Amino acid sequence: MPAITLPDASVRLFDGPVTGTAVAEAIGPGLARAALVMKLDGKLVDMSTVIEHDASVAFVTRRDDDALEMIRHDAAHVLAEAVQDLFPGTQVTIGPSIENGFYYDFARNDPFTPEDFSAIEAKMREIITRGAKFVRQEMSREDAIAFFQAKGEKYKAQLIEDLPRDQTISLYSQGEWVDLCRGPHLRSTADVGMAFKLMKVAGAYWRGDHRNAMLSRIYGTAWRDQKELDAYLHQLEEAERRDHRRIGKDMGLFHIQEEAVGSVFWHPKGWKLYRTVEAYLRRRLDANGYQEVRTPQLVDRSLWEKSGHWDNYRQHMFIAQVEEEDKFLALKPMNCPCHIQIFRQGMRSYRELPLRLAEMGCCHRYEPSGALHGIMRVRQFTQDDAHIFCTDEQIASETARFISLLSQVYSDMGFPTFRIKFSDRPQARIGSDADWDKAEAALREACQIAGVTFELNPGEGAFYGPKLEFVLRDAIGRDWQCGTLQVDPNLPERLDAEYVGEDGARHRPIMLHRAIFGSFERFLGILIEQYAGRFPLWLAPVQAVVATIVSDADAYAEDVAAAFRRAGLEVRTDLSNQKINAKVREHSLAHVPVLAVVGRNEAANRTVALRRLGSPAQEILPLAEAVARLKAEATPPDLRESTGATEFA
RNA sequence: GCCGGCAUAGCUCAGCGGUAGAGCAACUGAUUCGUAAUCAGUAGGUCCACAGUUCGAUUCUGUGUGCCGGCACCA
Repeated sequence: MPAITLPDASVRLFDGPVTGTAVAEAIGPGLARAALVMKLDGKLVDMSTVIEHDASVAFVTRRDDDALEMIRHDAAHVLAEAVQDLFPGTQVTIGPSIENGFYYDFARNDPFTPEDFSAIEAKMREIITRGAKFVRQEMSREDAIAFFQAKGEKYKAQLIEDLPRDQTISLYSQGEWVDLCRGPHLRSTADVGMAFKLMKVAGAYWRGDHRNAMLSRIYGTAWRDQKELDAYLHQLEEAERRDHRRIGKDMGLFHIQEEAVGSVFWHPKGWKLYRTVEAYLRRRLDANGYQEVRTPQLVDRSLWEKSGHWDNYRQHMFIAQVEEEDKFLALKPMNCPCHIQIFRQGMRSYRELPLRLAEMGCCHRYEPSGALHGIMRVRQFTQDDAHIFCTDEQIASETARFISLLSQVYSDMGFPTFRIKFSDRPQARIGSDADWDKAEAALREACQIAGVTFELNPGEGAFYGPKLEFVLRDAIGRDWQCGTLQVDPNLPERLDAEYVGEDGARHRPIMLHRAIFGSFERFLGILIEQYAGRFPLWLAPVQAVVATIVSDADAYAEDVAAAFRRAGLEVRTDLSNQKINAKVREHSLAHVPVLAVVGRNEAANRTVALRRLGSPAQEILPLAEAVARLKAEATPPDLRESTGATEFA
């Protein structure tokens, strides 16, 4: 006699066990039509699930987010059926829903190509139109393995074998086609709807392990209705326009060419942007108790052997040799060992701690060819690196202080929000559990002091210590780790860094590796996408263009430009023989934030007509006032603060 | 590195087994014009590289390189 509590707190009684479908029907035919799946005591289950006991039930309709995820999951099943129907002999593996869509990994000798999509999509529509009900069936482990073995589905059989012993094995059929699946599912394939599209093919390793076979993955997107699908596709097109590679080319910021794969040629405008960002960061670091250093680019292999990098990362290092000498030098892949060399010069006292050594360190790493991506992942990059040498007790306060600095910098750069991942102890690690406890607790405490929350990234820490990763998202929704903070008791040990404590004895410092941007290249790539090239005035590589309407105003335009320049603005003149409409268009497309238009009127009155990027409005100001206003507006955020509010003691 | 796709003018792209075209940009000339494209003309190419098939390859095949999308990797 189940009593069913509905979301509005009303209770309905049933004579005996009842399915979700029957409950929905009892409530009303409208709900029965709309209910795709139900939440039984908070857990999503099929509508056909039989409710035996008192429970709370909520029905999920197409409007709910849960439904969207199910639509995608079911779309993956439909895709798999379509593929197996069209390409006999293809084995299925896994096919989950993901952000914005779904994918399915297939095992097949000939990988799929985008040319296969139209046939597959047509078959999917057929399956959806047919609308076969999803039917759940549970099987014993042995039966399920035998079932899939008999079908030649080796991957599925292996999946079941690797499931925990006590796990219920469930299969879902949609008409003739059956898949191993935990469920739940919509009522039938018809509920998937037609708002889906296959997007791309990709190789993917079985179980994400590069030693395994490569499968052929098909990605799709699926939505509640056509309108949502269209909106998503439109959004993708928009995102493409924000791509830093596109904008970098259009705005003439940088390029990369075959002779220097993975290394950036910064053009004047791009380098101006770089320098603006670098100067800003340097001021922030100076104000936060960092001391900047500079260390060698080429360092003898012996140091890398001592640090342990030679053994672990040798194949990712660029090695240099000269004929006269029988030695190997490595282009530094990181700055840490060099900073320790500076720490080791002379005798250090606990009084000097925490010692914060910063370097805009140019590093080289031989990244796998497939990892390279525009300027986001390159082989030569400059880290905004720093190492804080401190005591155990200082880890938490130094970390909190760092998070505060990083938050300020991200906010100034136009990223009010970012994600933090906390990577704790991995399986393979060094150091005692007590040390790990201490380091992890310090990071947690620091997050609490800084008032930030994090997602746990279990087991993903470095082998020597836990870390925080600060993640920003690019235009296409890809996440990139930018900032980082790692607790490292290991390298100081290996490279023999020590200080004299209050007790007069020698101690090992803890080393905090930390970066805010991670690499300038990556951060600038994300920055370009964040603003889609339309930078705020203080960051814009060309801040203003003075454009003339008639050539009579040429001399005055030069005066205006000179005045802007004196105020520290990066300005160009456009005296070309073109209509003002064309000039407006040209400089708008070039994302110049301020257009100062001068014609006969302005020349006669010593005024300028300012036009801001993206707005048709114009403001006519006396030259001196325009200069003062733009100068104030172009002031970097850290120089606007009236006092050193963010400085620490 | 692995799977798939792509590589033609500065850019975006057509095209074809008989050695190439458009738009924009560039350059020249005319136009002096009030807020997102003034008009006309000119010039611009080892069709990524190498090998093979062919009477003939930018086009077909193979290899290499680079790029793009994923996967793996990211000290």
